[in-house]
Amino acid sequence: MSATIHDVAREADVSIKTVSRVINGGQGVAPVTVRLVREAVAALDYHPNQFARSLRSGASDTIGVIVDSLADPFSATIISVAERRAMAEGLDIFVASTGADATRAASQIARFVRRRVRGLLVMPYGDCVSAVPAGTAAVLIDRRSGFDTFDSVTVANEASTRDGVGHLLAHGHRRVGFLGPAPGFQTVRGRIRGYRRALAAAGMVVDERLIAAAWGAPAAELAAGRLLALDEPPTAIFAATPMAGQGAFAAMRAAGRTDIALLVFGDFPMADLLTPAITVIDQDPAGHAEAAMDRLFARIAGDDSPPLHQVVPTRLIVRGSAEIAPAGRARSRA
Amino acid sequence: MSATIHDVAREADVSIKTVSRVINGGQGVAPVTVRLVREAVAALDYHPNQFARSLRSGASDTIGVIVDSLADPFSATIISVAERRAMAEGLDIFVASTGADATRAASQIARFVRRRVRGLLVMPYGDCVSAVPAGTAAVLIDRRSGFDTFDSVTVANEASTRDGVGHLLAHGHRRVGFLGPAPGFQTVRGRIRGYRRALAAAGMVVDERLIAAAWGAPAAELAAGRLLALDEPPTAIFAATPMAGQGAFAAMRAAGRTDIALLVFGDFPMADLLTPAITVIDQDPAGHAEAAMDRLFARIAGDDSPPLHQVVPTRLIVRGSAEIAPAGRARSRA
DNA sequence: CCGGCCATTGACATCGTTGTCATCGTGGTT
DNA sequence: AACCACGATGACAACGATGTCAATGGCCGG
Repeated sequence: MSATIHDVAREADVSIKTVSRVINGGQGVAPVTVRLVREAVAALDYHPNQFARSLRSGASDTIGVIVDSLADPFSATIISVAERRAMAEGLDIFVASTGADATRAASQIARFVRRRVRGLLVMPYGDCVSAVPAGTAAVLIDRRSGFDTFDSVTVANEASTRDGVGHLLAHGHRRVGFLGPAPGFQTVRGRIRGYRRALAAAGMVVDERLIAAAWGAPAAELAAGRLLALDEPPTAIFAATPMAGQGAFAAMRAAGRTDIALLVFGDFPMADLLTPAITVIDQDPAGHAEAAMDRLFARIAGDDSPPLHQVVPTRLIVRGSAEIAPAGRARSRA
Repeated sequence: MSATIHDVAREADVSIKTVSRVINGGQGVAPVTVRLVREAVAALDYHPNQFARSLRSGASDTIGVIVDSLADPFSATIISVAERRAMAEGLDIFVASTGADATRAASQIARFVRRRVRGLLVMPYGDCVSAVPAGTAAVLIDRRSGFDTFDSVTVANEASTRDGVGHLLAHGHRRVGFLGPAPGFQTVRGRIRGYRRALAAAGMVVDERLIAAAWGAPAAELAAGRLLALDEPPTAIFAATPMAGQGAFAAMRAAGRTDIALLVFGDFPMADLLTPAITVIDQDPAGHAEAAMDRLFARIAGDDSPPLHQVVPTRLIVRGSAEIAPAGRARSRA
């Protein structure tokens, strides 16, 4: 099929070892020989067999990226950045998704480890991170899942949410709903804490009926609908994820309610084109990925300093939906 | 590091060849021996070294997916489906993006071929497909780029667009703008042809000023703005891609025009939540990917029938934006 | 003129696996 | 009783690369 090092050696009339030397930098080879070998390589369009190399060296020219879902815009952005960065280093990338399944997440990690990837970029689900052997370069992204042994790049979920909910309170809202996935996700737990803290800071009591959990846009829409149907419905909704935000928006639209404020954690395509345009807390996924790849390449290069936990700043993007004042006067709580 | 076949052989007190036989189906091995080996495999958590296997066999347990952009929702859906299908077969997937660069596309393909992927799922750009050696399993998706030698899964761009523009005409529009990427993309050329055919079928002359080319949402917005600023502006816009649709929508919004109809080729997230909700021609990306993976696995399994060119049906999803009637009476053309 | 050093090069083993072929023992056949 | 067929197993080479170590030859210093 394709040319091997033996073919090149024959063509250049040298030994395979000399060819090997030239390919790997050409140290200790006479300039003339180097040129001969280079010409033979070009003439035969020789490319070293990666399998043989990897078998010998125990490493491969790949990195693995593991995310919740390959179809999610946040993950897609991360993969896109990872690919660009990896290509610049001559690495190819494997991708895998975990779904909401810690066992599957762990087995995806294990498979990539067996493939001897140079490094792993992982959006961890559950305790799958324990499947990463110590010594393997890995960076956690978006979530840490309680693991301190690997570098991580996350956002300040609690503080960002506290500030976001504070933003709603500052516009006069006193009944703020919280809509998000079930608190199985570490990020969601942080966001709920932030929500509670914002209310507490304003001297308010949390009404547990205003906290709704639902995964996926259709479920979120139903859950949001139930919030709106409460006796004392919220005048503003904090959506913990874009998916929840989409559900909340759809529910408000379906109920014909244009008077409810909405703030979404995580920017999403089209958010600026909706009516009203959606105010969001931007997580800067590309920034996440860049920072994570920086760390990953550093680890691959041998950096063995203690794990670094980077927190990338969020940014409130004011577009209108969260700046709607509560209808009428604020009601008092029961 | 991890256990090898030698370790298993020692543990089970048999030769490595016997272990190999058991791993690969266990034909011609005494049942007792099979059990012994299986136990040793389990005890040592042995997994065959893929590099050694691939070196020996010249094939790997991977498939490659190559798309324009990893961040695009259409591509992301395809990758997501490909991963699910590949995982079911025990294959891992490499991803790569081409950008709008035929050379890069070709080199991505060449890299994956050198990695001996079992098969390739390619959204081709330019004539990169010629980088696929004959005999390599490959399926083209979304575009054929003029290649008949590989299976393909596409939509009927010309007919779908013709019908879509016909839909606008049926609502009384006589000046319909066409906004899309430059006709470098084969799909775009087909869509322009469909546009022209729809107008011709209605006995209308094509006004070339109504055809605008722009790549990316910001450029599309500018181009759409120019369309709206014409002396005789269009009363409806056909956007050849979601990105163009987004630009057109933004331009209409910016110009305060709620009287212009909009039809977009390709469904996109949030389309149903915009005001008005956007009528689209759905390409069914998941259906594309499923059909393409069916073909790919068939080819991998050895199917060597002539190339199959599948056309997945599109579906007009009526949501409102394309059903806006032209303001006032139709003007006559100059 | 000889010994030794250095630059250059090559022979060979090795990574972990599978294909080829040989070997071994057993039971049935003549 | 000798032979053969066959099921089960193992020794060994090969896949294509790189690390180890030795060999070669020229040049310099003594």
